[in-house]
Amino acid sequence: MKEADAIKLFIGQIPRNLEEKDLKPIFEQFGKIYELTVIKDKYTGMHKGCAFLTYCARESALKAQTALHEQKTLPGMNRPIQVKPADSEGRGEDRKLFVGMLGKQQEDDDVRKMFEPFGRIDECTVLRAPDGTSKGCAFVKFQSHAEAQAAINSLHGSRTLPGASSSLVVKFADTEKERGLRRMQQVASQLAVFSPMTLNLGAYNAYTQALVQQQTLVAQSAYLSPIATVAAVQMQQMAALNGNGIIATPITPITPITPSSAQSSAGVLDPLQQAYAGMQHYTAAYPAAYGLVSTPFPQQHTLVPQQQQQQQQREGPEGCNIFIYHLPQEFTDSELLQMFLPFGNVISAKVFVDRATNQSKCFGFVSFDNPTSAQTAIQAMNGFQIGMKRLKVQLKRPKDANRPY
DNA sequence: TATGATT
Repeated sequence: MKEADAIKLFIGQIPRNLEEKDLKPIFEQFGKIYELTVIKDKYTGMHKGCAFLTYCARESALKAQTALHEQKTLPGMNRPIQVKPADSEGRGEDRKLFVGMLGKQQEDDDVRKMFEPFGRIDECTVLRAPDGTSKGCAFVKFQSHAEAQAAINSLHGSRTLPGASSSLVVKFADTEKERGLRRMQQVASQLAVFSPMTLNLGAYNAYTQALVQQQTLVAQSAYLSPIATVAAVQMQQMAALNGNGIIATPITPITPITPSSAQSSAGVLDPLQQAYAGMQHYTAAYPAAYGLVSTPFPQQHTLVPQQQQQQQQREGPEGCNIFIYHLPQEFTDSELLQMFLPFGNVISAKVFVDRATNQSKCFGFVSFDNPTSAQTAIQAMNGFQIGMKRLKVQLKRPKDANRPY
């Protein structure tokens, strides 16, 4: 049998002619092997030159890693052998806990005392605001996954601390990927400019239909963690995407992420993992927006007062004006403005309206006071999916664009 | 429905 905190190792750079029986002697010297499997192609059964290895003892895995990883090269290979925890082992974050619903007056030491009975603690930190006040939560890192799990089993929901609004939350800390999803959710919220008015206009077009579908999906996933819900919504959008466009979550802010609802069953894993592919898509496309969202934009990014009344001077300098097409029919100037506020100082936001019918022509312009904001907005919003369509966002064509001087 | 609306 293997230990509860055993580590699954990934073994790379092994010759394709070596099978389990050949590899066993190499690794057995560090301890009893629980499982050793050469990785083969799902369809062809072809040896892929790597394997998974789990020792019965955690210690054996650590020894093997130290002794072998990049330390020797097997015959016929031109790179040294790889021996490291498999990706599934979660980069060591499997022993770190997030603790929520602490009292504001609890110090690191108080938290440490609470968790000490469950194992050796490597790290224990109460999260604090810049002014030093406790955020009512903490990270606690044990030396092993098993210890962390034991603490969850005994402490999660076990009591309500003085000054906390609900019972103690003890869960594994977010992985890197979950953090990414959380950040995206924040960005999506910033960009979720769809006021309730939009839905109440009564127009049942593709856009409102898509909104309803998404909200139904959110409702259906209520039993999952909020993260998984976001992931599910993103998956839905992912399905509609092919090409290099960017998509995001154009819905009213989803269920707030509360620590108490975030610890959930195994059901959460699957949609999350499925969403990872999409995340990479996102993280590649949104860095600029991440940066901006964390800046104190509500103060800075507002209309300059003189221009609020008199909207005559609509265009910004060259390179500061963007053209947006495929806006939802019911989008007004103010919604267009809100959508682009996160990217900089908006000088004007104008939806084009058919003069005869007063209907939006589904395109418009946004002007910033500097070209960088315009570029950032283009990067982040071009391809932003709304309903069945994706926004087209690009620099406004100069007036003389097709005039060959 | 496609680039700041009759210069």
